[in-house]
Amino acid sequence: MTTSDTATGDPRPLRADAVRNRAKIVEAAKAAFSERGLETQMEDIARRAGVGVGTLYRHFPTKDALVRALIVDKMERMAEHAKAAMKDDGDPWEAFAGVLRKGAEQTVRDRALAQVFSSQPQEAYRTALEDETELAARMAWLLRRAQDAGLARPDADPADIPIVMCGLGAVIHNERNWERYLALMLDGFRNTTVERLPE
Amino acid sequence: MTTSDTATGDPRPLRADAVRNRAKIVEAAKAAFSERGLETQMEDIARRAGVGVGTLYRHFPTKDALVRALIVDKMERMAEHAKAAMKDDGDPWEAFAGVLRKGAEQTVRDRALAQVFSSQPQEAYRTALEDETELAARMAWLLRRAQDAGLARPDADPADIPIVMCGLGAVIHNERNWERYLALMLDGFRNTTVERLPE
DNA sequence: ACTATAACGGAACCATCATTCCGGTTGTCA
DNA sequence: TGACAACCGGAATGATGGTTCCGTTATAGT
Repeated sequence: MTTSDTATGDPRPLRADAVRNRAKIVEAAKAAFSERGLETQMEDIARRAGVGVGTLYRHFPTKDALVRALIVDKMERMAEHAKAAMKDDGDPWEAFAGVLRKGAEQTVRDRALAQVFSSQPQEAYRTALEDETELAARMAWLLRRAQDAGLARPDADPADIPIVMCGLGAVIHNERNWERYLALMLDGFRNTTVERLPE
Repeated sequence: MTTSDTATGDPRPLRADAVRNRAKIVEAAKAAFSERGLETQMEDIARRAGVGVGTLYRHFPTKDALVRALIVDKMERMAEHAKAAMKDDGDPWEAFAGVLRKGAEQTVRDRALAQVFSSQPQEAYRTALEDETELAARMAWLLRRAQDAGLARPDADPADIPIVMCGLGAVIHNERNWERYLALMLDGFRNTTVERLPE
């Protein structure tokens, strides 16, 4: 969450109380959205932050802008996990799978994130998000490394990853079974070129 | 879609025009919901059916009731596929996977169904739906048979199936990649007890 | 044909939210 | 310490969409 969410160059520095309030708002929004999801109302957030809606709106021109800011934040954290995994010299498969698991864990704790992953709005976010963070590129790299090591199925495609996350988002808010989902999905990603049966 | 959606015993038979209108409504609702999803407005449906909203509401007391009726319908169709698959003596794995694929195909063509599968409301529907149709029981049977034949992973659980469908619902309305999703997921379901690597 | 009644249509109603407005505060700078 | 812009709060506004109401119309039975 960098300073210029509003994307103003920064003609004048923010006034002290404004800074304070902005922090409270972001804090409250994070909590509210992750607990109650995207349907959280602006007024709830304002109340929770101890400010008026007006104030909320001065800091974020629109609900969508607020959501977006928070989501980008989360995505950046994931992107960092991915970066770390790239430096990890251990099992390439585990490096790849580990990032997905981390992402999943983060998603369970944040209903809004889950919703964004799984529903329409995503469309809107995707380009913006994946362009900003290098998440997609890094995941692709991790996947390829696992493939080169013969651990991931050769025909797996970086484009499959958003699919997995999308499904994950849906699964999460209905069941506690996301671990199950991930397990199945990851097995699907593994290298299974070893023939098993006459078919 | 049986006669008594409104669940009245049936004190008096429905009047001729009422029957006609009900049919038009169901028809319109099916089309509208599958094209535009759950956010379709009641008035759209009414217009499409060539009746007034009032009429719509006399037949279905609530939007939710209407949706539910249509969804149950779809579920019943799936349950029939499952039943057919049970009688099929071919490859047990294909029988199981085939039903999932059929379900997926049906879901791609119906946005509302996809939404129900993937979002919160499902909670509300699930019990009602799966109790009415025997879908769940049948899928469980198909899965077990595939397991007994050594074709599905031994630790797969009937409870995993709703998870798959849930993820599917989410994936579908964002990508054309549902086939990819299913492929990965199904591979996850396969028997992979053959060790591949020293681990 | 005629009436009692079931069914219609669609305007009006109401609840829910995001967003806007503006009179009142507060921080900052001289 | 005073003045002025930057900020604040929260009531009011507007849009959306499900649901209800009621005067009108079609159907079934005589």
